[in-house]
Amino acid sequence: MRSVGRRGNAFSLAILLKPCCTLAHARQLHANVVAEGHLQDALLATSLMRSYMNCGAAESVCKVFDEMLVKDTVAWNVLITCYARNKRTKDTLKLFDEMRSESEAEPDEVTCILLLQACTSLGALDFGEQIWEYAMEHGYGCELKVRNSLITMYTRCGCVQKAYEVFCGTPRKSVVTWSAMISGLAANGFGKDAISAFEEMSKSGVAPDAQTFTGVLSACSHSGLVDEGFRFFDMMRYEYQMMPNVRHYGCIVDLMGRACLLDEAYMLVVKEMRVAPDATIWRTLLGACRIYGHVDLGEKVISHLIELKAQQAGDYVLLLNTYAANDT
DNA sequence: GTAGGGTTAG
Repeated sequence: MRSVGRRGNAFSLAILLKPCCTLAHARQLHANVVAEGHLQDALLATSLMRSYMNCGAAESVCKVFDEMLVKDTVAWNVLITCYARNKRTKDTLKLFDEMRSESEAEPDEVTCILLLQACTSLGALDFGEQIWEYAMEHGYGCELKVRNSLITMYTRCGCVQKAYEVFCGTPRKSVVTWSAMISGLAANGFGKDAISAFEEMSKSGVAPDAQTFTGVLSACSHSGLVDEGFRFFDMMRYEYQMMPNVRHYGCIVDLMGRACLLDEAYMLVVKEMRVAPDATIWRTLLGACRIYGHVDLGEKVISHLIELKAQQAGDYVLLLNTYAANDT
């Protein structure tokens, strides 16, 4: 590892903080930053926070934050991101109040996005609406990414109508806006509306991507729209030349399972899929076997699940051996 | 070369 010279300025230190740096690298640079007296350089300190965050060193992220005398908005946002990634969702929300009461840094649109995401995973509707109110009051109400996050928050909280109102009030909808609405409709049982939205999107000239298809395929499986599901699956493969991923196959297997096409679903997974099936796909199929009392196939599926788990365990052993080899 | 929008199923 190259150490930073005595003359190294804050800028050159920031350059050295590559996003993929190791924990040891981050600690070395942290020491250099302190030694050179650059900890009060906000860009450098937040770069360091990000590096620690990417190494999973949440405590060090907090430490750098605490050491900063002037905590700017980005520093708060990195801290919030770090909390959210560590599933400390309730604490994430507390940071919003803390930020507003004891800091000179104001929450910006990124803060709003991060907090709306936290509300989505918590199902915290009231808090989410407070964030939205703040966003509107401070001129972030038209930001597309904020609106997209709000649509997702509303649909995850079951407020499809409110999500739809925000969606309709959004003038330049991106593929993300459309996909959020389509997935939201799908998850709340409005399969046909999700399909209509997909068609409306195509008419408006926005091209679907892989996640849009995940949304519309899940709409079909949720609402038992088997023929439509296959039509969209063909559309994605042949018209849009997209390679289905494990989630797309997950939807198709779910769709076939609901249509009692159990053996066909099994053949699709073992013969046709070009991607490795995950435990979710097998569990989906197992669920369908249970519903229809298809015991023989259920046993086969269970053996695949066991095999998958054994393989995962093997991967961990391999990983452990790698660490052991590096330590000596 | 600081943080940030939408993904299946159970």
